Amino acid sequence: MARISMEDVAARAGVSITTVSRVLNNTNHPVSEKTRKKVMKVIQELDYKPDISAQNLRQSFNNIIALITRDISDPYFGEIARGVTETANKYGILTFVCNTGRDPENEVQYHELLWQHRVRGIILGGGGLNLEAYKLKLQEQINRYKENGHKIVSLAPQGFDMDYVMIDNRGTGELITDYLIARGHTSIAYISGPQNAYTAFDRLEGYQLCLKKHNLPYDDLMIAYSDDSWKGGYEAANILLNRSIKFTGVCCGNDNLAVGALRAFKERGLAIPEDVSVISIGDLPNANYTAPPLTTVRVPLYDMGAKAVTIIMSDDTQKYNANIIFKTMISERQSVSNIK
Amino acid sequence: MARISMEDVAARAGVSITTVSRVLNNTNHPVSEKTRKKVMKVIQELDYKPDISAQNLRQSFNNIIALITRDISDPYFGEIARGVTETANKYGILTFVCNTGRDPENEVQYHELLWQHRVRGIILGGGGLNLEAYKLKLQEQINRYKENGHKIVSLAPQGFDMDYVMIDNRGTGELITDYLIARGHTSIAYISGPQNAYTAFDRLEGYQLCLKKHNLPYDDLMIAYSDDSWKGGYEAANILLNRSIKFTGVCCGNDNLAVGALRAFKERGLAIPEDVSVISIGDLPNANYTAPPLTTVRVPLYDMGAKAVTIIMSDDTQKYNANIIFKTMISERQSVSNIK
DNA sequence: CATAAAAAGGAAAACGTTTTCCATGTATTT
DNA sequence: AAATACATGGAAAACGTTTTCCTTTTTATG
Repeated sequence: MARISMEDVAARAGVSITTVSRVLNNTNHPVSEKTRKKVMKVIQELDYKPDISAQNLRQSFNNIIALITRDISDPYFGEIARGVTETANKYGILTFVCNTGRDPENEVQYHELLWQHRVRGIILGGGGLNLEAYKLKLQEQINRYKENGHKIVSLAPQGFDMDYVMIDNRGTGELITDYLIARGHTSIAYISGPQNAYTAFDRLEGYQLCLKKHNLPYDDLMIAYSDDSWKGGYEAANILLNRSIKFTGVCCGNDNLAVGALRAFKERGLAIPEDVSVISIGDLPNANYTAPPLTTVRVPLYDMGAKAVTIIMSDDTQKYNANIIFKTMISERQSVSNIK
Repeated sequence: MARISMEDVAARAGVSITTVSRVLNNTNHPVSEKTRKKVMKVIQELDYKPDISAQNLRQSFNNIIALITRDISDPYFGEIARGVTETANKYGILTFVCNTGRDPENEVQYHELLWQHRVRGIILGGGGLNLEAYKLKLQEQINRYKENGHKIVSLAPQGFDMDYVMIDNRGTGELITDYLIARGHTSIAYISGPQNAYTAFDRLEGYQLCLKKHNLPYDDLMIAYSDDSWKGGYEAANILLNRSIKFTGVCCGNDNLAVGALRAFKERGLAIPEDVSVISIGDLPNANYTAPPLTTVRVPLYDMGAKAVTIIMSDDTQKYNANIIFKTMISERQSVSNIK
């Protein structure tokens, strides 16, 4: 079965390729019902499928979406990727998944490649870092996209002017802190993602704000930074435990950190939630399968990814210029105790 | 900054586009050093990047790789995806990630789209189902790929003739069973993935073989089937617990199942590994963060994904016709007890 | 019935590359 | 000195579509 081109179809149907194209694309140029039927029949018989590269070349844009993630093996991005790819699939288009491995240089490179592919839209999965060294280059690349009609939407703060589909990170940081305070906790530690990550920063700020709101003392020693991995959470928890501080609750910037922390606490013989309460942000599918099941904030990652695709696929006429904030709410499980 | 084409470069450099192409692609048609320099300079100045759709059209193949997964949010496929995308990136090419959501119809559709894109190679991530209804169609699509020079390689058994990069699933099933037997377990249950999944079937077969080898009785009641999810493992474990059988150890077809089972056992007040030992296959990154940390077989998913890309990118002259088997070995942690 | 408008279809240009083929000039061989 | 080979470059075809423009036929309008 070799490749069939429009020319083959046209020849066999006894029409011009123009007509075949018209039938296929349902243009508003009229085609008689008889011809349409005839062409359709041949298309079926030959199992003709248009060559997408040729379409792209002629139309000078590419019906492909790209998702840029920091680490596709992280379930956080996995959820997003599922939302993006499945929604793209509904539109009949494919998704490039780009894995930067936390290296901004890689991200810059990926943008170069995506530009060459003329992808229709780019989704920034998150984990953007506030790095002066790359800001200028990235800003340039983003501008280039915008000037040339490519859409770009981010699922996390980026420090650039573009479309956003997010949650209220600061508010969610407040939410989890509030949750612990409402249950009688007054000494609350915080395990945060990288200091230069926008998302981590905002969530931590929410924690700080919330303490202030409740007139609780704030202490830098109560905060440990790490990357966003299980290992990072494990190490950060150990750092907290080795400091001369006391806490009955810990807020974690995301689920991975909490899972790591859980193990660290258990190793020290601390019971969860009796000795220390743990709460985090994410509600990834496996939060229900930790020991104990994790109380965490549901972040609608799948829906956010799906929404981003919708924005990209929307006609230019429907100006979105989106700044969409998804609601979050706490999934109560068993990692927080009420000590009031 | 609008799009720059080869024509712009040629005009500014005072040469033909042929020459620009020659410089860019380092063809063996000679170009004088002077001209080369001149062209290079203009390429730099204009920041010219070739349009990939045009290249693809002319070369009639597309420098894109596709990865087909059942569920990209499953860390199992996440690891594979990381190996694939990062390796592809080293070759300077992009990766389509296709998520079938366990629906073979979706897979058939994806193949149609990938065919239209003329992707250079397709990687079947695994989870192939032995379904008569789709076998014919899939076989057709695979043949079409092969006849037209597209490469296709699978990371799990598929029941079709193609390149494979795998582990020895049956042998690994034996390995984990053997591990429990060597530690004095004689009543060993098994939690398996779907009955019609090739991988799950082979691993289970290894378990059965191993029992036979050791002259241990085999009982259908000791086996519970599920999907490959946490929830599935949780439910399967409960099914086992509700049957009138006794076991001191459980082999799980993969890590997800084990994580779910862990929770089910704990809910019933069973201590791991004192009351029941759990072993599985996968060694996903979070196997180190379960309670207790999971004893499991390391499957080099990242490397398998990477290898698959290498095969796809290899010249046709180097005939691979691969059937590459990666070695597996047990990562000993704390979910298995020695009761001898 | 004459004429304008709409229906129906095709030829050819265009998208941006790579590649084939040809032309010219220079160096090497006999 | 003639003949051959090679270095260097360009024109044009090709890849497979979509789209612009044009022609012919049919239908609607007065």
